Amino acid sequence: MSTRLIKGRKSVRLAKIENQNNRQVTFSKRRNGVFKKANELAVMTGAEVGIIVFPPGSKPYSFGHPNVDETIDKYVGEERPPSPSSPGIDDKYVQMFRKANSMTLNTQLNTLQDQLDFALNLKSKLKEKNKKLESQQEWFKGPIEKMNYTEASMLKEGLEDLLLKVKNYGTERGYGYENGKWKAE
Amino acid sequence: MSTRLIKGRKSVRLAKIENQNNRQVTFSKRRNGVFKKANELAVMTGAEVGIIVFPPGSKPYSFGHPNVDETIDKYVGEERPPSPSSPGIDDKYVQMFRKANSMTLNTQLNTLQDQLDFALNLKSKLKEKNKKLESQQEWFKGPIEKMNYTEASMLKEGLEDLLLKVKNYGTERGYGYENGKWKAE
DNA sequence: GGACCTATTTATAATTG
DNA sequence: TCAATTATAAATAGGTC
Repeated sequence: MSTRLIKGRKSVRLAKIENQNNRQVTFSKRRNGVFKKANELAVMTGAEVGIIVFPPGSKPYSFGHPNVDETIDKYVGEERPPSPSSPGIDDKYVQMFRKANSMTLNTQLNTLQDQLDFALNLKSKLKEKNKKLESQQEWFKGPIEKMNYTEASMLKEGLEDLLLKVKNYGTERGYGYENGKWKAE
Repeated sequence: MSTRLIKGRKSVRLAKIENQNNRQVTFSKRRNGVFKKANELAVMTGAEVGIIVFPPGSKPYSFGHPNVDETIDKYVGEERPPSPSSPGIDDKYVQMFRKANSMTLNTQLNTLQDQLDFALNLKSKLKEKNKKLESQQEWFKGPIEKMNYTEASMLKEGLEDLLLKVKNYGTERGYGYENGKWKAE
């Protein structure tokens, strides 16, 4: 702490980071940065935001706002084809996928399929979690009470960070609550 | 210019912006900010990123990296069920949607459906555009040549901004090239 | 491997043209 | 309604522990 060395950030050129370790660190930092920005965008403007990030050769991370039902109805249009819609929807997507599969941009579509796949799985998991607990308040009250050292920094920014973590709760390799602390990966 | 008034930014509280105009302005700025950050994340770390943003009561904006086929294969796993996969895929998604439709978190799922719907449409449109032109180089060479005042600021950041715009090309209400200039909405 | 620390670079809220 | 400006708040690269 006596010998003050160069810290501070350097300007960054938009190019792939070669050093594997730096790349990994940057990925974590910036992924969180993007999610935080997205959260702010959603909260401040009332927009709905979904993000999926696939790190090379690994399970995806995701972010979504809202994860809480309430705010959705405003713009989703609560007037939906009441109940006969179910079969129609199936056909619609079957056809779209069929058409998609016949196209030349296969890799791109494979990717899309992976993303849809993941998104659907995410929602499934979320639903399971929600079903297990009586209410949403209950749902993340548990983890909050167990928080130790994180508590301080959590309150520092308000619920901002917490919400970010809660929203990543369903993610495969995302945030999780383990051994008394929140872990990012 | 004589009376210097307070410009600079103020600190921001994480809350919905009440003033409609400010909210709209902030939405545009921050949406671009999030997309730019996402683009940097993707380029610098080699990750694949997809974002969908639904402004209240309007068509979605999206961002995706890569939109160009090449870089995908690395992590999508080029080993896919060669061709008999088509029907299997259909069934898979049909079942997932069927199951999804029977759950209680209906609004949330409706939203998801909207997002998937949009994502699929996006890809379809992209494919159409690509088919019309011989190559991708050709594809965005046109718009580039027509650029007027934007040219300068575009080159200022390198191709960064351009790529951002190109990636939003398929978006419903996203960027578009009209009357000699790029418009954001 | 993660939390924390700083020097800087970036993003952006407010305001002007 | 937008692009440009500017003052500041935030994000973050590189380092430490």
